[in-house]
Amino acid sequence: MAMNASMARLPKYLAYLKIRQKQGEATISSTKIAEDLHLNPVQVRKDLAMASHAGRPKTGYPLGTLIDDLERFLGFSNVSEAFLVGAGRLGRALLYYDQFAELGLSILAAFDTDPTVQGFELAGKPVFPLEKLPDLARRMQMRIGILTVPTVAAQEVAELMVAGGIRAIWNFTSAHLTVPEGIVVQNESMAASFAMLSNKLSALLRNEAQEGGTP
Amino acid sequence: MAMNASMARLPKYLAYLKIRQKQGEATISSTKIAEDLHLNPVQVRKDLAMASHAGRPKTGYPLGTLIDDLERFLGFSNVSEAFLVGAGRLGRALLYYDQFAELGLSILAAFDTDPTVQGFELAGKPVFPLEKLPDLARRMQMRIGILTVPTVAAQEVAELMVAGGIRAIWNFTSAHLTVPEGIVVQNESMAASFAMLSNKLSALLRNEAQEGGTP
DNA sequence: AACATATCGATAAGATTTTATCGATAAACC
DNA sequence: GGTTTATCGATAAAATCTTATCGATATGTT
Repeated sequence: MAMNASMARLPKYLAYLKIRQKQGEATISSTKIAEDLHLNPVQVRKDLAMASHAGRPKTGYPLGTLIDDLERFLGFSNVSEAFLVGAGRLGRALLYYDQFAELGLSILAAFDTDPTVQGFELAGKPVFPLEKLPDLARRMQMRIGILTVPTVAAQEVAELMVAGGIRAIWNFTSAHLTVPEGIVVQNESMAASFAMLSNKLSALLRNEAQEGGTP
Repeated sequence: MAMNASMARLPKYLAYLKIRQKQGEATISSTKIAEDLHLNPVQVRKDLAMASHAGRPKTGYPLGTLIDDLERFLGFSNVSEAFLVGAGRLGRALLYYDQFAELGLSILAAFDTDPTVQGFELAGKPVFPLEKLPDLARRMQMRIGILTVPTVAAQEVAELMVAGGIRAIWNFTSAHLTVPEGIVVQNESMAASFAMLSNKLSALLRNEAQEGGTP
């Protein structure tokens, strides 16, 4: 089954469906979703089938049920807790990012080596010295770590996370992390994303130049 | 050819190769890269073949040449300029994010509706009122727009970008953007990324529970 | 100089993801 | 009540992406 790729699209459906619901709709068809999100309707049905079987011929999916199913499937309905390490600009942006709540993600505390932020709160969350990470993570049974430190410190901090029993690292640095078996790393690579954008843009401009140049 | 997927991996190779070079290495083999980055060596060769043909039997790739080829291919060697719209926390984090320089990305100015930041500078970049976006973008021939506004404003601002002749939108909001033909949208979806992490983590924990539970 | 070895790059096979086709069915209409 | 229509879900085909195999070739070794 299309596991990974579908998974990545589900949150997009969810956001879209919530908007439709707010607009007062009661049902939605894969055809309509596909049209609005510029996807293939068959793909939409397959994706949704991972999480829900509420579709009916002629009418489509009941919006409420579909949204519930998606939220449950994505685990957005039960909150997961996380620690964030690296309270720099990006880290702070994430600490204040209120849409995490909708994903069922709650950042409980931050850690940093900078003494001028230690002991204070950011977005209502305490900032501890980095040394406290392993112990606190272990005692609070933390499973998710968000990594927003400078690239050079990334590997070292990742190891601290692992030492604290953290099992999934959301890596916002551009460093490649080497971790033991049984640890999940999810890279949020802006470089990769920008490379794709860059590439698509030049393809676009190249095409236009060609079409315009050879009439 | 493996276009999209390969493209997304190239920046990772580049970052890795730069580290090896700093460590004094002169050549590198696909075998070694694959080992360190936990990839398949054939895949590494295929990916690199998109950008470079400097590989030689027995020795591998000369590091300097390979890095140059990658940077040129990714367009990181010639700077692209961008406007950023939405000088909130995330926007500011990106304005101050110094690693964009390595990607050949330079943010020239920011735009916001908040009068308390207009006219000031952030990270040395001027912040203009949003209304000025289309005109300035057009006059400066800006091609890339970075979107870090609140979700509800995303579509509206995207349209302003398009009106200003911007051709590629790097969308950090969770909104789905509807844009005309010939406009590139690159989504940086934290929701998608978190969904993947969440999914992999629960699969992991589920497996362990199962294995531990049925000895 | 012959031989062994590590590596690339090409080609083929396998896996995953996307798209197409089609029968079944609920709702609307006559 | 029969017919038409929009839709789902299953199955099949096509496309893309990943991994395996293998010949060719630099480099080091005997």
